[in-house]
Amino acid sequence: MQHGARKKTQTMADVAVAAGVSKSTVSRAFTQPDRLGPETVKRIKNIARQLGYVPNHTARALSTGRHGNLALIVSDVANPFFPPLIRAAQMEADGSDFCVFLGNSDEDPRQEDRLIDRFVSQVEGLLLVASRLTDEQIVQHARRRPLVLINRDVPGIPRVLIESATGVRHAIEHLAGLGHKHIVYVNGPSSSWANRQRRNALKVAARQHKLEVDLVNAHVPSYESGRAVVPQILDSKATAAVAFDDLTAQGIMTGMAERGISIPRQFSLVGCDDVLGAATYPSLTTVSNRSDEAGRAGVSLLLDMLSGRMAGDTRLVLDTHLVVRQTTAAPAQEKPKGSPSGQPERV
Amino acid sequence: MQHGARKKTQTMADVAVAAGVSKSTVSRAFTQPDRLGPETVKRIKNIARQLGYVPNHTARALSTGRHGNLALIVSDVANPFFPPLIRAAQMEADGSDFCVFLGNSDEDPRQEDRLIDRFVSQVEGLLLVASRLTDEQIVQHARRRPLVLINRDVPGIPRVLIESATGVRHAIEHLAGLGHKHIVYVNGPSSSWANRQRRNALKVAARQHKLEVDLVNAHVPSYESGRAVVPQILDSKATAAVAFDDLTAQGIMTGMAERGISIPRQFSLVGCDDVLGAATYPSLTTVSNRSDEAGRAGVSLLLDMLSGRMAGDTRLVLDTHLVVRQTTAAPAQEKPKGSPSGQPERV
DNA sequence: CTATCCAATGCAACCGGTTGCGCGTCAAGA
DNA sequence: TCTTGACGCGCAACCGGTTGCATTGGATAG
Repeated sequence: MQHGARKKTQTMADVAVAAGVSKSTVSRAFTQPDRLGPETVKRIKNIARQLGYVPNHTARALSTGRHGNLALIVSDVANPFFPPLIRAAQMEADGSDFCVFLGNSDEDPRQEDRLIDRFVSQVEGLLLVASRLTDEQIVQHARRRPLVLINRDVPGIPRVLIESATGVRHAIEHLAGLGHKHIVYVNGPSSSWANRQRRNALKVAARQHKLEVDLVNAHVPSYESGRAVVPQILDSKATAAVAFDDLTAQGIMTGMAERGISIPRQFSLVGCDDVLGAATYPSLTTVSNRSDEAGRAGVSLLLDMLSGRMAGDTRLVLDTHLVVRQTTAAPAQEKPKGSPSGQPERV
Repeated sequence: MQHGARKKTQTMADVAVAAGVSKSTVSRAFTQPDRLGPETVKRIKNIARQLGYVPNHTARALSTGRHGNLALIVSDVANPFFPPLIRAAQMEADGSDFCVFLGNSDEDPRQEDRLIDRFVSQVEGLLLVASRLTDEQIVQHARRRPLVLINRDVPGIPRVLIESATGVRHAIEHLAGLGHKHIVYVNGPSSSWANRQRRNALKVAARQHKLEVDLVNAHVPSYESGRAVVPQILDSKATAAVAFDDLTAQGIMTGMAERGISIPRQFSLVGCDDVLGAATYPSLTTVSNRSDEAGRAGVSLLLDMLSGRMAGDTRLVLDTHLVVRQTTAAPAQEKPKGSPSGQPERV
């Protein structure tokens, strides 16, 4: 009450009156300036600015069907894999004057479905990252709205895939080159497309290089579970490990350190996704991640679908590579356990 | 074309015709069922279901002004401080059936302003986190829409503040108790409310405990800048440091390790925000962060403003505390440099 | 000088709901 | 039996833009 609150937002009609023209003219001044007199456009825009007029997207959407919004649904915002992707997607969308809704499915397919229903009537397109829905559900939704997938491979649906297989293959070559003969792969979530891809690539490459491979399961990709699987890793007698992701790898580093095992001197480790930068010590050898590019590309693809039409089966693959840092080295001569010098015993 | 595409979405009018009633009745069947005959409601809802009718949010929003959307604007999605906040905010909103727009200002006030303008016509309320706008701009926007601030203290605008001052104070007490006499504070961004707050709290507490304080500047809060300021920290001859945030602290840890300085044996370090969990090695002593609660509380506040009205000057403060882990200890007897035993020299 | 045409605008319907107001009906109170 | 009022529902205006079509005036062609 105090400030003489004029809360009324300015409408097109207000601008029209102030400019002495009709609503349609104001509308066209913004959407089809070339169909109007140049000075008229200028005058209207000036007045609009003075009045603090901001076009109402809701109204526009109602009559055009174009909302200028995208929905971005991820499984866990707090997982460091996603923020760069979200950021890139958001900025890419913004560049084309699109707003983005963010949804967090929390790894729950039902929640994901709910969110989509909730969003679908206010967006022009959906972007699903690492979706947990079934192929059928995805196809259903894709029927209603343009939809693109990231890290999920459903034939017929436009998708962008981060091909970490390449990087994993390089990791194996790298380890083999250093002289390792026996490694372990630490699994991520079994429902994860990325995990299946990585594990398979690893197995194939290991076979080629004649490496023995053991599998260990850290169902949740996190620091804690990485730390928890260290005993299993050690039991395997392997000299190196590839972890599903950097978080897991980081946990493993801690677990090793707690047992007095020096990385990379006594054990080599490679992560995946490069979400930690070089922020561990020693800095982690890992497979590069291009989630930001994936986000950008996904939005770009979606935008393409919205303007022109696209062939239904776009499949964009982003390659990765190995980032060699400081957690990999030649295996120790002796097994860590039998080391004669004053190495700390395992706890 | 193939599937005999009947893409026309069902409208309220369609349902009305099918049910032999008027649009208004259909509308009321969904929004005010008690004002209608019970069997009428049931019949209409059945028919609506059969037809696959889904209410159009855009149209509803246009006439009611209620969109069921919130805007959340942060300065950098990729900064680990934000994801938990975003996640919590998103879920809190979702619990009340609100969707959230995510905006990334990228530390740029103009971008932030642009985003707000872009969002404002499709949301019922704004949530600004660590806003870089001027007080005047914020007040302006608050006039147009319900608005709440997080980590920004503008009188008259509802806000939730993470009071890291408390935790910082405890950190000083902790360090003093361990016997430290001389510490350094590593600054974050000068425009940051949080940084000013932390520095001031630290100075006051240090004075009380008769600690000498040096300041060092790491303008950007990041791993790299932390690593870069290590020489300055060492030059100060201090025996401990408090860093603006965990990222900076992590960088410092690496920098120290590279110089053969052992933490906490030769140098104590405390971070801020606890964004890394216990994921460093040794695990980082830090000031707790409650960004998730802040996000939740912010949305909750906003929702309150939307339903009831609220007194304009809500100021919700979230306390923090010190999380003591493994990077703090009593200072070394000798200065690290003069250590007689076989300590590695600085590089 | 008149017929023609194009550029610049206005008119009004429409997008899909919501809602104040009014009308008819049936039951309870007088 | 007549009045009264609550209840159930329809009418039509409105939210704030967009857009096909009509209109007008001036420039150009004939």
